[in-house]
Amino acid sequence: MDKWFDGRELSFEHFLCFSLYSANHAMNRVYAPVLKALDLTYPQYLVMIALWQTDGQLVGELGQKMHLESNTLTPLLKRLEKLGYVRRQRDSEDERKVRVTLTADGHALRDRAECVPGQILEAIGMTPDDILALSAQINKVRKNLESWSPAPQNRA
Amino acid sequence: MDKWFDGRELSFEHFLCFSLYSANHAMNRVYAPVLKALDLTYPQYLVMIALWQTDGQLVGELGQKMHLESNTLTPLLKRLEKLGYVRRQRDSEDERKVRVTLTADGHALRDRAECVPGQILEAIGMTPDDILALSAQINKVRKNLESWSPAPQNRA
DNA sequence: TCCTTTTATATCGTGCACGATTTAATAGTA
DNA sequence: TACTATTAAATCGTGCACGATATAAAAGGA
Repeated sequence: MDKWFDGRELSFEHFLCFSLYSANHAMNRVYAPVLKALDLTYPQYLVMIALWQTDGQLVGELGQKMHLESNTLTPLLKRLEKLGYVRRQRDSEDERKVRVTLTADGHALRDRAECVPGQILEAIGMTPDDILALSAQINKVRKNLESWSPAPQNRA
Repeated sequence: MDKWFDGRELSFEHFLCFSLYSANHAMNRVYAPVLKALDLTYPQYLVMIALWQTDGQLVGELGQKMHLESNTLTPLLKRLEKLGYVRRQRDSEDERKVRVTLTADGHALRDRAECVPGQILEAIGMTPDDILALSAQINKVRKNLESWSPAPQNRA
C-alpha cells in the first residue's frame, strides 16, 4: 500500500480515481460546446435521452438511471422546464409522484441532437468495439465501488 | 452513428461518457466519507498529495497537474488555508505568482492520510496491475479528448 | 378512525467546475 | 521612457452533486 507514497516520482495519472476524474472532465469539456448549441448541459442531455426513449418517466425513475436523487434532479428538471423542453406534473393517482413529459420542443430537439453522438465518437478516437469494452470495464469498477460497504470497521 | 438511437433497448451504460460520469461519482461517494475524517474533499486531497510530493508549488503548477485553472483552484486553496493546512503567499520575485506551502498541520496530515489509498484499493476490488492497466486506457481516452480540435468545421 | 411508518419529491447550504471577465505585474518593444 | 502584449491569479455567475432536512401524500397497523 505504501508504495504510492514512497517519494518516487508519482503522477496522478497512476491513480484510477484521478484517471476517472480527469477523463470525466475532459469528456465534459468536449460535450459542453457541442451541447451548447442545444442549450443543454451534459446531465440535461442524459435526461433528454432517457425521455426520448421513454416519455413520461417519474423523477425517481430518471434518478435511478442516472444514479442521482431528487436533490440534484429537481432543480435540473426545473431548468429543462424553463427551457421549454419538458413539463413536470404531479400524478393524479399518487400526488407524491412527479411525472416528466416532453413538450413539442423537447420532441423536436431529438432531430437537432442527432449529430451529437457522432462528434463525440470522433473525439474519443477509438473504435466502437474498443469503446464498449472499455465502458464495460469501467462499469465493473463502478459496481464494485457501489457494493463496497461504506463502514468497514475492521481492516481487510 | 444512428444505431445508438434506433429505439432498441439502450442503457446509459453503453456510453463511455456515462460510464466515466457515473464511475467518477461512485468513486467520489467512496472517497467522501473516508476523507471526511481529514476534513478534506477529493480535489483538496489531490492538492495535498501534490504538496506532500513537492511543497511550495505555484497555483498554476497545481492547476497543470490537476487539469484545473485558477477560477476553480483559488477558492479551493482558500478553503485549505482556512482549514490551516496550507499558506498562500505572493512570490516576492514575481508578484503575479502565488506559492502554496504546507503548514505544520498540513505536513502532519500526511500520516493521518496514510490509510486512505488502502481503503480505496479495497473498494475498487481489483489487483493493482489491473487498476494500472485500466488507468492507462482511460488516460489514453482523456488525451484523445484533449487533443480533439474543438472546432471541426468540416465533418470527418 | 387515529397513529406511525414509508415513500416521493423538494429545499437548503456547501463545494466543485467552468466560461467570461478583471486586476495587476512583468516582459517586450518602439 | 512610454506603450502594448502577455502572464498569473482572482472574481463573478451558473449549474451540478450531495448531505441533511423538510414536506406531504400514501400505506399499514392498533
